[in-house]
Amino acid sequence: MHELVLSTGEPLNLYHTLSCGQAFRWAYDKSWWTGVVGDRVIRCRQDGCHLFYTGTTEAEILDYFAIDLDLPKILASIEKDRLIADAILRCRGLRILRQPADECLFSYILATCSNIPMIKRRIALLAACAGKEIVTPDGAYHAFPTAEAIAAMDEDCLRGCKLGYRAAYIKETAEIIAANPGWAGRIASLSTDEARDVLQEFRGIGPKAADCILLFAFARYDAFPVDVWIRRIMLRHYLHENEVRSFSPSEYDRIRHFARGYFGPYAGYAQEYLYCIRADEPSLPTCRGPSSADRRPVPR
DNA sequence: CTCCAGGAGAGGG
DNA sequence: CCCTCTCATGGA
Repeated sequence: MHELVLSTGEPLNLYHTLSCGQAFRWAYDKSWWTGVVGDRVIRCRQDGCHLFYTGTTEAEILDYFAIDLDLPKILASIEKDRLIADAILRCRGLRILRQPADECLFSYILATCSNIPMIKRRIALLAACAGKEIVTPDGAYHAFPTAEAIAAMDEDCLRGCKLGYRAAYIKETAEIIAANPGWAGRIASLSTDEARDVLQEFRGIGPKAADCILLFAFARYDAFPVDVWIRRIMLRHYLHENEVRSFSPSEYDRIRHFARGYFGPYAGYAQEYLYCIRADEPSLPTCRGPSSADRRPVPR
């Protein structure tokens, strides 16, 4: 059992950090979080500024949770209005992780058009099927499969993981990654915009997944992923527009560029805090239903 | 049954 | 640029 004492300048909230939907391999049970990162099973528990953990080193904890970043300064820089201020108040200590690049890439190929419990289940099945077994005193776990292991999976095994149409995408990407182990280094050397374009050359990676990967694995905090929840929040609270039916690529870019200009270079942090309070938004936006009194007419 | 969920690809106007 | 269809899955 190791212990890390956080200073007041290094706020961390394990709950918000590990349950906000950026990483999919953590589970909470009886005040302990257990997760698989790389080929390690990490357990951790927080008691105020005391962080207890097993299964890894202090250096890796500091890196994974990005404890070196000045979170109060980042949060101050994005606190531009009452809505984001409220999100910061309620989710303070949420930190954007530095995830292993391969895991993050594959995870967000599998994340399209799903909810978080389904994504976690999908990845757990994939790991059980093709990931290296990790035996701990508390039970056996499976590492996230390597690109080689995914590329080698047969059709039956892939189908058993319930990946749906995503199976072909992840397999094709795994073959490319396995043949190009330096892919992450190349991405890291590019500008955010260039890296974004290169990531979208993988089949199954579009604008949203590319932004998630840049934010959660490459520390590009200016990346601003726009999913259906963030779109709803941004249109309602910032752009004052009705939600029309289709979500076009140009609308994605409009939201993304507004957010980058409004929140600044840590817009990705603002995104994650807004995502964290997404359940507060009415599920039906203003434009649905003929009885919505305050909607503006939408030209068709 | 319909609708939705951390979308993306393909095709057509 | 725009739109629509389709992909596969499970929960509500």
